[in-house]
Amino acid sequence: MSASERKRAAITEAAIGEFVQRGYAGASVDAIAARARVSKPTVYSHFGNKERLFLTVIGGYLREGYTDLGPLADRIAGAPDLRAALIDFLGTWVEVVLREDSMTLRRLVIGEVDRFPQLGQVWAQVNGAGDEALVHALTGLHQRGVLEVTSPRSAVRQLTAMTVGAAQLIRTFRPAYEFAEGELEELVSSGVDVFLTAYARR
Amino acid sequence: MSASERKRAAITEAAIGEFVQRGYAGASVDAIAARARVSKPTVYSHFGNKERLFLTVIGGYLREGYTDLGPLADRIAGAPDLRAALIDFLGTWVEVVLREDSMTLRRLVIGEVDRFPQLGQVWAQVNGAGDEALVHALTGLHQRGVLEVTSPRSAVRQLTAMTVGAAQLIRTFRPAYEFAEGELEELVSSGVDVFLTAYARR
DNA sequence: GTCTATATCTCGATAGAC
DNA sequence: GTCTATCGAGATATAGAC
Repeated sequence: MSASERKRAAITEAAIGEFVQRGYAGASVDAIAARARVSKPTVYSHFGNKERLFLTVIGGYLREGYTDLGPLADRIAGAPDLRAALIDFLGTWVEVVLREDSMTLRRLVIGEVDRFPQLGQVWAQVNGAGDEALVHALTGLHQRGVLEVTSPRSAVRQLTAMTVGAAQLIRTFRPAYEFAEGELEELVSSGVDVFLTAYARR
Repeated sequence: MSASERKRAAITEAAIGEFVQRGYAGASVDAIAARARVSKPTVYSHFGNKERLFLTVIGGYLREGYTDLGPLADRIAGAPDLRAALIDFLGTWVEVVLREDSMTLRRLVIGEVDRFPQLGQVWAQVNGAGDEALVHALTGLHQRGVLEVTSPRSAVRQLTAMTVGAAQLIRTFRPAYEFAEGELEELVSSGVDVFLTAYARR
């Protein structure tokens, strides 16, 4: 890796830290340069201006920070205990999504989405991948007659809304909220139960 | 209303506009003063500093912008057609919450919640009132044996997550997303159906 | 490519007159 | 209470040397 590439990486890392911590307008290129231990013109020669720096760096971070839940989802369709498999899958999803750095990044993107709509698109795209894995699993379960899911996409949206979405909502507005012992598990499992009852083969 | 009170009101309105449009760090006291047609020292004499201006003005706006869904919710328990009543109630809720000014305010609060946690508390409190109305209705339905809802609070969270939450999530990251003809109605009614199937008296 | 140094501007906040 | 005028700090961005 060349010296220039190293500096670019250092700027990227520093910029993510500053933007996430202070937001777009609150972060300063001065502080980013200092944190990356480069001069300000180096930042500008690499990224042009503050807006492009923001979009490039946060957009890339969004894509790279994505956790592939596909392999986990593939185990759902053939699991001996469907309920347990769903709880396991959604429990992992919730855990990933509730991590503090996931949440602060999420808040940053939401807060800047009116000024940087492209970021929202990236988020929707990255997030949609998780849904896709579940849609695939549910389609299989329907074909095998385990469940009756005529609209997998709608069903997935409902299942994730009750579990991942509900948990995320709490921490979105209350970053310091501490879930009680077993509260998250209860939230996820009760959501799965509602889902399974509603979409059971009749 | 005294001249001073009029100015305070003008500052409040101008500040809301600037903060919502540009965020906390992006908004300037200069611009707020200009928009309110007062001088900067007038702003400071009324609100002390920028942080207090932000908290006072946005906090107040949150509380005042709250739509009381209680009366609508009271009609649910005694409705002849429970499904229709729920769809009506949640449809109204979704409509209120998807309005562009609700959404931009929501994005502002989320984006600033790490720096102003108190705002998140206010939001949670105001929003919780809507839930409370539904909890009350469901408790009544359970006692009368119409539904079997052992944990109304959990059930309400699931119902709202599938309907209000799901719709809101889409527009949170994609402000310009246009719902197709009937898409929202389908989203709400399918959520209500899942809920009713899962919590039907067995 | 990367630096030092700087141009230019706008920020939050205030002193002092009225 | 409200204004004009201004302070000092810190913002984005760049010129020019190496």
